[in-house]
Amino acid sequence: MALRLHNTRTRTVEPFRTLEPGHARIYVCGLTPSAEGHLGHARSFLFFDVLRRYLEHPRNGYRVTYVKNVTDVDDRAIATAKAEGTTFDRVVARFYESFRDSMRTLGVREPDQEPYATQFIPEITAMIAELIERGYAYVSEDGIYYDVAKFPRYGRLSGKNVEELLVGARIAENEHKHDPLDFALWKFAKPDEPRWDSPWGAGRPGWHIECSAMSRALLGVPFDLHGGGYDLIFPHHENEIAQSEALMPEPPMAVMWLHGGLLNFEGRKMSKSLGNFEPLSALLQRHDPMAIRLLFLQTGYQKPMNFTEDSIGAAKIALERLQKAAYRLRAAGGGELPALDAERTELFEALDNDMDTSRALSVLFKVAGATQQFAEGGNAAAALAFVREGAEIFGLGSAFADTALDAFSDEQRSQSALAALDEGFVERLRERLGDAVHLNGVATPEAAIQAVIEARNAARKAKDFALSDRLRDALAAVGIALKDSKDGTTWTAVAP
RNA sequence: GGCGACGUAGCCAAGUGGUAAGGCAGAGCUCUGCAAAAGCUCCACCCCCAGUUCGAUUCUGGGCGUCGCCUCCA
Repeated sequence: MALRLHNTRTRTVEPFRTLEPGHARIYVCGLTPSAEGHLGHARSFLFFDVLRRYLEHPRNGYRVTYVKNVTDVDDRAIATAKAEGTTFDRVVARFYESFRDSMRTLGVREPDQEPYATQFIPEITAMIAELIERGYAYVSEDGIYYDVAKFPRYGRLSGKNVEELLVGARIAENEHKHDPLDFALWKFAKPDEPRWDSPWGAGRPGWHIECSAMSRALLGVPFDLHGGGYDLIFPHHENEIAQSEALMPEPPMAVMWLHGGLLNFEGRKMSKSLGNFEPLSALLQRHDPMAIRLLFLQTGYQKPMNFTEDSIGAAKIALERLQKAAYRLRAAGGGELPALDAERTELFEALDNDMDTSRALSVLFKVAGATQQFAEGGNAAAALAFVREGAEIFGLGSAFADTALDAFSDEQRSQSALAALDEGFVERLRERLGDAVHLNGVATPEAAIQAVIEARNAARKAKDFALSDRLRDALAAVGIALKDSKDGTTWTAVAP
């Protein structure tokens, strides 16, 4: 069995095949960076990143050409620029730079091609010319429109029918359109708007045509897979199909259409007016990006999912458990075989089944839960290799690199957390201790902690457990946790 | 009004016509003077009703409920 995916176009789960053997050509609708990126964008791109990694994994062995566009001019960017007294491209550059940073932080690999709409004006105008020539588009007073009535299959992707759309009556009236469903291919520039030349007058491209033109230019049509968020099915992808397939002797433009479920935030659709909108860049300062990845992968990619502070907290703990298990496996070492064939099969079969990342992830947790058996059986190294292989597909590789695992050794944890202890540490500890222990002449936090530990061990020896516990509590209050073992007492600094 | 998704343990969530993965939380145990940390173990009959079936959480129909899209949107 090989990879099967849910195809929006046919509404069924089908085997993934490529038109060109061994080469997967993928186009994913990217961002319109005229405002802050948010976690919903991240969910979508994170999923396609994992899909791409799995396609490239030896299990599937595809060479992937991954194109993700940037809509670098739109009405909102122009409006924002006007309000800020700057230009649209500066607005776009600012938001997009920030978004790219976030993607890097999340470990999302860069696309092979990242076309900007404004860099494909010739391709766009050429395509519009073809549409006009074949009677699918008309020039109007304020722009060029696609004549939806000329494309009988309009609405098939989204399962809408044209009559009902008209009854909905929520479509903006526009006297320059023949029909309310018609959409702009080209908008003529008003006096102070950005403009590019075209045979029909200076202006800018509509949103939908850029994807049709750029996918055709960079991948050629038909190609294998077109992706995007659920909210793009209508009208954006419907319109892309109308544009691209009107010019194709043999549709479809893309064999498979994949749509990622949307993300809610604390139970509601994210929006500024509901007060539950947080820019992605800000959110990434509060949460471990790898925990976010793990959290997303625990829900089916197609389903709407709800992001809450609780859920990300749980994911962070779960990630650390996996990391600790990997750390222990590494420490145990030894053994290369067997290579966990059963687990590998389970992992791959889960992914093959329409990218069931949740179930695939559960295999990693099961291996993590059996570290002791692996260690005793002498094949901890094989188990670690398996965990790392899985993590790489999920894009979690960096969390399981040696340097990341080092952080789980007690010494490292202490050292890094100790660095976070501020100047007043010894003073605060002194305050907590009161008369129990006097830290005379003690300068460094390490020495102070050591002195308290020695005092406590003396108390324990004398069976003065009241004092012993009091000293431990004092350390705990300033963020130092103790661990007693046969070999003595060690300490770790923990977040207060 | 139209289209669509979803409703599984306290929370998140996967999944199958034959009695339900995984994560968080919780409980017990091991260890410990007591703890902490770590490990081990335990924890659901799947919204309601009717039907199909030897058998349904999984299929069909109806109901109730939640959410999304139909306007820019990943």
